Amino acid sequence: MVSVKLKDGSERQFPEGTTLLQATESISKKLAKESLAARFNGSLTDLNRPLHEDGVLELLGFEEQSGQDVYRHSSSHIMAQAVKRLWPDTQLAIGPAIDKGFYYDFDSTHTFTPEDFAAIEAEMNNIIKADYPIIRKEMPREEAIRFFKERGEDYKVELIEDLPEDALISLYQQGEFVDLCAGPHVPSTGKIKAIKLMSLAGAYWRGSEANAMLQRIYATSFPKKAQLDDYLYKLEEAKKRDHRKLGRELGLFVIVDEGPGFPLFLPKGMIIRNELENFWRQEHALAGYQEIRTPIILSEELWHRSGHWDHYKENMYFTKIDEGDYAVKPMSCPGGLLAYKQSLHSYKELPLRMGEMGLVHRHELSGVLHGLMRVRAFTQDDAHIFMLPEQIIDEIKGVINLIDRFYGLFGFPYHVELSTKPEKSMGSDEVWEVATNALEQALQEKGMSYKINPGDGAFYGPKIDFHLRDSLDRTWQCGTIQLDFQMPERFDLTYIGEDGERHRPVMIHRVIYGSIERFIGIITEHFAGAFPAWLSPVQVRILPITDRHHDYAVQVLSRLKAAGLRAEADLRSEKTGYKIREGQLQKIPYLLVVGDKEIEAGSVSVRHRKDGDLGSQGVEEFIQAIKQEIEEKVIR
RNA sequence: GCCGAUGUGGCUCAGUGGCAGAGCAAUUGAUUCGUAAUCAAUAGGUCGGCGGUUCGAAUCCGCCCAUCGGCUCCA
Repeated sequence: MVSVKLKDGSERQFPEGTTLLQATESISKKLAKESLAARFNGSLTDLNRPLHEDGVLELLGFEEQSGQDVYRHSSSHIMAQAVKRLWPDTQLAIGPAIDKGFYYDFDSTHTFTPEDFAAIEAEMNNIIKADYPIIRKEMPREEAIRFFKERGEDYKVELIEDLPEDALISLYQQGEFVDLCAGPHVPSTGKIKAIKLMSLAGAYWRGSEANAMLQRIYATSFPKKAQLDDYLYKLEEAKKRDHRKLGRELGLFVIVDEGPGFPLFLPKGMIIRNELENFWRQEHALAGYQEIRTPIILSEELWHRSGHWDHYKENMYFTKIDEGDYAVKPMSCPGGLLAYKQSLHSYKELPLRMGEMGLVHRHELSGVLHGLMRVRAFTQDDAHIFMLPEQIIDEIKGVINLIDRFYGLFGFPYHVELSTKPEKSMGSDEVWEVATNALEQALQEKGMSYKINPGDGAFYGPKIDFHLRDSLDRTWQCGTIQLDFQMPERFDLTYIGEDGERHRPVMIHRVIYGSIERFIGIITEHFAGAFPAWLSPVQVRILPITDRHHDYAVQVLSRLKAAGLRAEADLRSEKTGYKIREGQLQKIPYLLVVGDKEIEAGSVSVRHRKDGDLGSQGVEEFIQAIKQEIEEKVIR
């Protein structure tokens, strides 16, 4: 007999060889039905595993992340089995669970199309209905290689060959289908209920451009049909918030065929942009920054000096002026360094914080362009801080505070990643270590938790990246703080120290919005186009009920404008319901309905886009309320 | 850049070899209306571009461009 201790503290005896599933069934049929896998003595395992030793058992359902991963991973095997049945010459690559589903990469002479989805799903449902037990098998490395060679699964052979010499290889079998897999898996194919194939994509074998392009099928699965439907509904909702769609509908910005990757901002989009920049300038002045502007085109020689030529050339645009070679800037730092060098600096001036709304151009691969999120020309809210080595930690902490203030204002939660020295970089390992440690120390002193991204730093220094999470739970990299010992060296920056000698300053590159364009894309989706009043292109629209109310509407309008509000009046002879509908669709924060009653009382009838009809208010009363909402940058 | 899909009026889309369509938007007229769509009329497209097949191409073929979903890369 073996003894199994459960999570609730109870302990039970089972005959040796009883599987975890059988054991669970004897405890509770319901629990057994809901369990997908288990953690036994701390390690993930199949429910089909027989008991040979005492231990602590934790059952994993779909609610647990690891249970969900197992569920999706088993789903991917079912999809692979279905594909193999339909197109037997298909070779299997890998098929992991991902965030909201799973995928499988195939190499097949058949080119998959969305029309194949129904057939694959039908075959998957056959496999599910057959309820094949999913059986784990183990074999030595050599035998496993032979096994997959015989079956013509070259990718699997390559995977095994990369495993250690003495590795014990595990395989999982369901019906006629066998796959190399570490597991664990659900006990049988019948556990999987609601499946849906989502999309097709090309994907390089092992993620490298040098390798073959495989065909990837993305899919998802849930234990209940209702959960799948809910997921699909949310996806539809997310599509409605797509900034590309909202940008066009609300007249904010557009990307035309004539300018791929070069967004065009319309008047209403410019209002949002200008408000963001105004706020930025105000906050940066408070935080002790000065502002500069450096040229978009600078001599090619400068880019040799900065290291961009060696490390960033493929992303740059070049041009010729008269006989000289010039480059369009992909970053603002070299210009910032030139600005620093225009005068002699004393240690007393440092830290010197110089901000720049820098328009940069980068040649991005055509396939990566995506609305405002990924463009070829964008404005970085850049700043370069020149400082003494002993000021590093405080300056980094200052930037972190500033970033926190900005993101908090929009209601964005965020997480932080620390990126270390990449392969293609300048400077010695020692300098990189000093810089990386400084960033780490600042984060620790701020008590911030962070993830480390090895090899992801800029070519001149390590960085802290701020990834913000939007209302749809997606994350976007925006802010970054980069510590740089290289550029000051390359540009021979100096300051005069207390000792009267020249010394080398240290430099921080940092952005908060990241790129104004991307940030506008993110907030458009985050607010679903319903921007807080301070950012709304139109803050108030007045809706007179009939033509005889026009005079009053125009009077109210001029009072709103005099109060500095962005207001307009809808003087078309349409029904009130129609005007309201249009105002709502334009996501205008406040609609003011005015008719006989309002003229009589000298009031406006206030309708908020989210809260609906708020009843009647005096004009002055309304003006004060909305001005306060704007001033405090309330999200409503 | 690579894989796949898509491209028809301002927007959303129908039209699979035989006279380019609908709804919304726009314009004009009527309507004077109280919290999410009043009615009618009018106008608007060399069907992404170039070439080919055909008596005839939005439709079939080729190349190019752009977009979408991914991969790789990134603010």
